[in-house]
Amino acid sequence: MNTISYPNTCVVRTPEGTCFDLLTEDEQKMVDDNMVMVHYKKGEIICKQGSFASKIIFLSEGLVKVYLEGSPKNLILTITPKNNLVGLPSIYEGNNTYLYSVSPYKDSWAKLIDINIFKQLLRQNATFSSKIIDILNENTAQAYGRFFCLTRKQLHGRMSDIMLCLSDRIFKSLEFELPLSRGDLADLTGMSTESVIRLMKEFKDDKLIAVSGKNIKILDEERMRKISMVG
Amino acid sequence: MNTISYPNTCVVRTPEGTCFDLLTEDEQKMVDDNMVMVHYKKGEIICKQGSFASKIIFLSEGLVKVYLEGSPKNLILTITPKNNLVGLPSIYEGNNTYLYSVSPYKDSWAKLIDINIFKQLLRQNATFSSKIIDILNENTAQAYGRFFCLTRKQLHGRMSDIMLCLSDRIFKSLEFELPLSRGDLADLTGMSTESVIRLMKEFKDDKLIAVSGKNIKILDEERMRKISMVG
DNA sequence: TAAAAAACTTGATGTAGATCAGTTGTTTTC
DNA sequence: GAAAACAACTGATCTACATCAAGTTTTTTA
Repeated sequence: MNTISYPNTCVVRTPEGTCFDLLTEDEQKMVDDNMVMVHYKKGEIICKQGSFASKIIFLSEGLVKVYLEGSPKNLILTITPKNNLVGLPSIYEGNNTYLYSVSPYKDSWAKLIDINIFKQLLRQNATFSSKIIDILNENTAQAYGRFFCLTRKQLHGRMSDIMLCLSDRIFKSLEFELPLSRGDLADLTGMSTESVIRLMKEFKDDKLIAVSGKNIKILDEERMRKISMVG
Repeated sequence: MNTISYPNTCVVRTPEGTCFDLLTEDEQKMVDDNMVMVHYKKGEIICKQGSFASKIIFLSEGLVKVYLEGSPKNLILTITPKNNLVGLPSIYEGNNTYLYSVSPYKDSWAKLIDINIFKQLLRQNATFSSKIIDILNENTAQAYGRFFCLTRKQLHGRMSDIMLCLSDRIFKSLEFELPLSRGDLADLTGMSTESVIRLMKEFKDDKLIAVSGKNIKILDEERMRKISMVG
């Protein structure tokens, strides 16, 4: 790499949560009147890539993956925890289908908000839409960082990235129980499942992490960050 | 690939141009009073990744590349023609540096608009910010498409993509004079310069394109699109 | 709780595409 | 207008990964 600092390589959406607070009481009521709260179980589909997008999704509870479908392998764009909006790009005029599919890793609750109501709020409340712009920009910054990593770093760097990202931003702990399969990790890092497994074993042998099944503990964070840096 | 239709793989920003028309007269005056029009020559730097972002860039005339710096190779995020905004992600609160560098391919004119004025307009004019949201969403859709291509397609597919994209969206003709070097094409497709050259030769031998120096003509568009599809 | 289906793991093999080390053109530069 | 610097090109070599083809273990199902 070089001396320039790159945007974080993370794939996790940070909670913003508060965007609806910026609405007036009337507007909040309008949202409430035009949304449904839906429960999803692990593995179900919250929204399907290519299907008609009539709702904006606000994840109130749970953890989901946002991914592009491909055969044979998907590409996971982000892992999104609760209190985040999903599906914003579909409000783009001229595109009325979901760009990606969304599926939960665990029991999740989503508010499905009518997309036209949402658009109307954007048009009438500038503080609200200004906040949404912030969110979109954060998304973009993240996407670019990941872009760089997936096209420029090799396997070791990408694996470190994802471990650190999950630890830092989802679990907020060096030790965690991974809800993703090895295959998901592969879809997230753009490598094959076999490579994920081999790398995890290598990291384990090198005392970088401790692995037992779904449980992962980062043992040497500093070395991990170094690997992430050098790619 | 599969049956799902992916967002266009293109790297080119389409002209929107009209976003400032949505401002009131007073607001337009505010923009005019707080911007400078600057001329850039080929190869100069309009904005530098990592530097403090105090301006939003509106490209009035010209053609620029937007890229992440890396050593030894950059990654070109988009090729942006005139009448487009550049640098929007830097208005994200909590990030005040440019995420990427911007440099023109030919003589270009840019309006540099004070970022705080721009933010203020977003906060006070919802029609305007709603339009900006549209633009950001189009960007995101494009980034995701490219994401997929760069991580899933191999060299032939990526090369077809870029040829078709330049033809469709920049030059609007099957024949064009390429302002980008082979190295730029490499930064755009995430391959080595040598591979770009070899592929272009292969395409030429296969009568897919005619190349002489900077001049390129797409001879067999249909086959080209097929290659782009199958990756 | 037996069987089927996923998910995980391992080693052997293959290859797409990078890297290297040149040569030949083509712009800049002074 | 000679020299330097850069862009385009070519062939030989190398390697980081994917792919394939087993296995094993865990989870789901009925």
